[in-house]
Amino acid sequence: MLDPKLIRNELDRVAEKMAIRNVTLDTAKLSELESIRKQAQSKAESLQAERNAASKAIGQAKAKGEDAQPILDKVAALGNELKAAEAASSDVQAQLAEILMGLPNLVHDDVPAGKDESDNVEVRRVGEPTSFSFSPQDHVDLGARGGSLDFEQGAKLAGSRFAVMQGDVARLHRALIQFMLDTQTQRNGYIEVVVPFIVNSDSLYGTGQLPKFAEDLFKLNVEQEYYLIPTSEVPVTNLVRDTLLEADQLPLRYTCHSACFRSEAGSYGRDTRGLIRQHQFEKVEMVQIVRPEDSWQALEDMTSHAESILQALDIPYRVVVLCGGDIGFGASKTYDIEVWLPGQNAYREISSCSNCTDFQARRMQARFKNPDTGKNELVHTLNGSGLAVGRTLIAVLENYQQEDGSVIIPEALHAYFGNQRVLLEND
RNA sequence: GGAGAGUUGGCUGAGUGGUCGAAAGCGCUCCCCUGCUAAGGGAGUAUACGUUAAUAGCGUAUCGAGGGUUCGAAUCCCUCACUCUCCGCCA
Repeated sequence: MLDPKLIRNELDRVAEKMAIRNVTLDTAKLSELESIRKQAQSKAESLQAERNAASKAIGQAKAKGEDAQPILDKVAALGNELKAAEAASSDVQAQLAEILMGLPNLVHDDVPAGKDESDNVEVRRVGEPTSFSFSPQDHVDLGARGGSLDFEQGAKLAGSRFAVMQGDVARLHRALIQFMLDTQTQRNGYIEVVVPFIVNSDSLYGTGQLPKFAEDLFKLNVEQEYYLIPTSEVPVTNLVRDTLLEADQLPLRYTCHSACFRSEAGSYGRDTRGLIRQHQFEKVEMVQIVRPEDSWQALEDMTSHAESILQALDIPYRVVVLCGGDIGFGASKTYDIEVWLPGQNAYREISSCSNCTDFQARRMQARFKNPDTGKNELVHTLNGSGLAVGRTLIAVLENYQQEDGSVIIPEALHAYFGNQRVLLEND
């Protein structure tokens, strides 16, 4: 959520920033609502003040044994007017809150304008696309060996966009999770957490998935309002919801392995082949809670932490900064890391690292005591994938494949495979 | 799932219709005193929102959440959430 004061005082600047996201702000309607709000709230509050004063006077009169009836008569007349004023005030405030909750974060000055992912700007490229002396297969064909990666079984058990892994592929999947968690905790300074994969709606409002993106979520059909998490960003970031942190607790760096569940409504026909886009996938997430002045450096650091996984695995990738049309709702600036997939002959997203500034913190009321100002201030929150496990598995299979369809195990993963050095050796 | 007890400020905890945004203690901050030191004395110490140049005043709201009764609710009523104890079930 944006600072309501920003809407009041710098409406034009907010509108300019929204334009970079291709979001049109109805400034005329907003300023009209705002002036109604001001008037309605003042009126309701002054009537409340009047009632409170009268009530106090009644109490005092009764305590002294005086007749309180004249004041009672007077305050009775206030009743309906007060009720109406309160209703009007809360009505207009609800309208403003609804608009505000639907507005995305302000983008950073670095964010380029653009309409979709084709306008994202490449920042750097690490490694060269893997070259092969033969025609490389994609992960679906590679994984078909021995039913190691089985989409028919997934469809039988659940439906489309589900998969079953077994044998070497299942083990590679597990090894990648271990490797990522070990790297983030031992090398990059994150604390590992295990959190619920089901959350309530408060948590989803906190990180911004609700109210706007309900259709992307799996909602449980039970009495309580429960949702499957679309990413562990939701539970992990919400660890600091409604919390007042001490300055010396910051920065907090969490990493978390979880399953992620996405309905993928609106993605019909996209990435229907293979493991790229599934209803359920696993991810190792990074979340940082930092002081506001540190968040931009933290974004650079976190992006490099995600990159460190691909560097260790020695898989080529590039980093892009997302344009206004592609950046997520809560983010002020986002770097996507795109990994080279020989099977698609393209770079594909494997991580997304975002600085959400105070956008989520305001929704969550996540604050810290700033010793410099003596005030309680909103923290900044960041999140990034470190990395998406399924897509990393695709990248390993496709980049490390050999002509006979087997796959060499990257050196960084040897510790998780005993003496084994090759996957999918036997047809 | 059954029965019972709870949810108050950074913490402990009092408060069952009216000067209660809330006693007391602890903690913390500042000041004072003191060569006997896990000492003493004093003052201060919730948050959000509105108004405002203001972190000055003033106002509003908040005692788990939401609703109700009342001129007035931490206190009474209803619904919900969560915590604890015992029983049952269970990975």
